[in-house]
Amino acid sequence: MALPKVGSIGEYIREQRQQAKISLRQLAAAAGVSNPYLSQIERGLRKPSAEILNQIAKGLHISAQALYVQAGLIEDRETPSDVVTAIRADTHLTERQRQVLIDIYESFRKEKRAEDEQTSQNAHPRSGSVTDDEQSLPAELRAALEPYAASTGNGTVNQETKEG
Amino acid sequence: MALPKVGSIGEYIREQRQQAKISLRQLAAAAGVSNPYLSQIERGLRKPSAEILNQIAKGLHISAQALYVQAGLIEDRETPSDVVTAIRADTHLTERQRQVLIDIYESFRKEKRAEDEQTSQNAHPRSGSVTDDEQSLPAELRAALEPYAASTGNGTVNQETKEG
DNA sequence: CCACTTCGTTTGCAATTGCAAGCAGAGTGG
DNA sequence: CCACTCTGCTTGCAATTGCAAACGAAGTGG
Repeated sequence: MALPKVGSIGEYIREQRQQAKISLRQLAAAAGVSNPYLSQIERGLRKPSAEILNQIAKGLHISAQALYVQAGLIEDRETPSDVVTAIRADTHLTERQRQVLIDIYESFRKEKRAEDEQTSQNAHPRSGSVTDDEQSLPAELRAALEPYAASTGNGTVNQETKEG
Repeated sequence: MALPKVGSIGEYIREQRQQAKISLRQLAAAAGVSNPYLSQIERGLRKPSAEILNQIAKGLHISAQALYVQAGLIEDRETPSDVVTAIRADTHLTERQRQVLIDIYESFRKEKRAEDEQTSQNAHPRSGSVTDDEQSLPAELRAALEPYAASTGNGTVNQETKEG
């Protein structure tokens, strides 16, 4: 009754926060809201007001619009949610640059899908291996780059080692 | 603290309503909110939640974004570009991927600008030393990569680390 | 083992939202 | 003059937001 479908936005916030690898309290502090309230928001127990939403967006360094859309407070059509379309429509880019951007973008989406399956590795600070924290970025980019650097044509961007 | 400066949005709503030549009650009905509450909102005595704001926007047949901007709930930034907005709004990317994409994009824009001496209304206070004569794609991408591949200390990336 | 820290969560409670009902003023017209 | 209708505004009140404080769990270190 009191929570129709606020869950989606809570999940989204939590997802974004965990991807940013910051704790609930950290985000709460960055957003200027209380920790317990953020906890309740993330679990869909509370429906944050627009102000809170905006602050959380800032704390997450994401677009407030993204949050509003997730919360169903903005019609999707109002936001250019299509990255590829936006890139294609950008007149400041050369055609080549457009292609590169689109390719990298699509490569990212592919990796994101693959990465979503292994979201369980919660590491604690300064306790051991850093592994894929800082290495994944260049890897992702290099992978996306290859087809252009070598002009190979088609390259699958997967080199991860998951499950065994 | 008891009287927030929501006056601007109230004024804006009232303006829009009068421009549409409808009464307060009519708009209240169309928006699905109570008349007295709308009255208080218009006079800045109440701070409506995002939901109410959205409903009012619908009742006024105006963009919800316009209202959010008026309410200060969306940073009406310089509208960096549709591409950046789209990337920021993309819920399928991780934050890091977003940053990388935006970085690459801005790197492209930078190079394009250097190549194209067509500065119109831009004031980007950043010193780019990546002016390559060659326009080879790998070069461009490497430029965008450098902050990540080398070290994550110094990079002219868009960092909004303002503390309030 | 106990102090110390960090994590997310639960528990009251003040402050606020948002509404139903009612108030005051300005037209209309019988 | 009174009834009716429109305008916007004020008054209680239930429900909700949002926070301070405290709680259990899990890790670190003396």
